[in-house]
Amino acid sequence: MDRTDDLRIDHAAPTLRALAVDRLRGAIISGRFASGERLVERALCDQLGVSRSVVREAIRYLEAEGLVETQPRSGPVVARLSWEDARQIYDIRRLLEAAAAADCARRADEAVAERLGAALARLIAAFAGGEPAALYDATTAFYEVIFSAAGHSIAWDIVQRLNGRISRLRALTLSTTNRRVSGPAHMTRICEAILARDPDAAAAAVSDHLHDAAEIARQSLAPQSLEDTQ
Amino acid sequence: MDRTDDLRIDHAAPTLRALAVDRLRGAIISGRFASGERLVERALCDQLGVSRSVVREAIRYLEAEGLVETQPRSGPVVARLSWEDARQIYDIRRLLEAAAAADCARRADEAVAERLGAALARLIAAFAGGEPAALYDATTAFYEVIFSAAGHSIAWDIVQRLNGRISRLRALTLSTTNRRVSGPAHMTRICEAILARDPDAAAAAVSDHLHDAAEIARQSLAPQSLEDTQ
DNA sequence: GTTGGTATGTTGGCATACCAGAATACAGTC
DNA sequence: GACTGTATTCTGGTATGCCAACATACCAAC
Repeated sequence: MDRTDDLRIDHAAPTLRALAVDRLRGAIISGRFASGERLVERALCDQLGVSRSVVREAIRYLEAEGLVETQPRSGPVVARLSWEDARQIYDIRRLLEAAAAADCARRADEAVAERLGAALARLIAAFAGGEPAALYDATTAFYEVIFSAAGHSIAWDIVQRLNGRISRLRALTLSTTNRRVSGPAHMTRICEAILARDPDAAAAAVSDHLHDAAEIARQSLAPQSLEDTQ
Repeated sequence: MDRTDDLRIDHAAPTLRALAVDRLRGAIISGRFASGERLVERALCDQLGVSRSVVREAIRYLEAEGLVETQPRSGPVVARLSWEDARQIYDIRRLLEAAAAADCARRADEAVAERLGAALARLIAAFAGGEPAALYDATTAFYEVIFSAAGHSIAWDIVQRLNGRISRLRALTLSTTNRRVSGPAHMTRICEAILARDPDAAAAAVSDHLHDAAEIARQSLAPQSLEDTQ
């Protein structure tokens, strides 16, 4: 029994549906579809080159993810984001990420330290480079190391989903010069606390970081109310 | 403009899809479909009396909710729950519910106090009654008051979704005699802390409560490993 | 010119049809 | 009787078709 496991071929066979979900999610998160924009099914069929069944199922999935909302009569729309929602999301992230950092600090071993160091290096390089997409990815990768090392896989799923919903805000805050200065400092502080195996310090560092991020988001969102509630 | 708002008819028109999602979710949460059981689409069509399109879209939605997982070759099955997953879920609930209770305590006014008291009364009655479904609902209603008063609507969504995933465990723990004794005491303590406007005490009370619940769940799940990972 | 009515187009909700892969049953062969 | 190859069935993936509701445009009548 064990011997066969080695040569099992796991025939991944990505379905069109899965591909469509990824594409659509990417398009929404990257801002290619504006907030509140209607997602006309037949148009998406043309753009994706698949049938309506596939598009509709993908939309249902993204709807449950909170990236798409279906209005009673007029069909699916890219979800809008109120500042109130964003505030709540930052609060939740703060709880989950602080807890993950603390557990990561508790459980960190040499391998984790190495991975975390590498992620931090990439992150700092991305901050210096100034490429938004790279910075976004590097930040994600950094946190993924933390959640993974902490063993918080479900919390990571939740955080990723929440991040999708505030992706436009994240892109905004990540590109803020204010953030470009404080970002690496924050991240370095988080990393150091974890490597020092200090759970409380790690949690505090993460919490402070997110507090700042939320504040930047608020300043850029609240004034002109970019995305109002309706 | 304002005058017309009064007589706007909001034509809810529940779609078959929405109904199907609710039905399926209920069937899974209530345990009518066993964990790991295959969800054969055509069979569901017969049972629900709708077409495959509707069933499939409903399944996609529940898949994103984490209640259903689609295996690469053989289609959708009711999601399995490992103790590791359950443990993480209890941890997350602890964070979110403690935070909600704390904010609820900060913001509690007379109206909240009244609603909370009513919910607690129902809950205690349900504990006494011993009807599992009623107890489940009353517990949900109690927490809904807390999250609603705290203004944590998104966290509430997340908690509800997580609760769906551990619904079988919740049913188990709620019906445990051990819980029947300590449950009302815990809930009363939570309620009192909130009414006393003591955020820290409220958070601690919720945290303790969930710690116990998780422990009961562990004891009932870990020994025989009811739902293994694969 | 405004108003009421009709025709047309757009679009989502739902149902059905077709196909291919996998599993199972079955039959033939040694 | 065990094994192998084939036929059948099951089932999910995908595409397409139909319909009703809503929106828009156009038209006629006053």
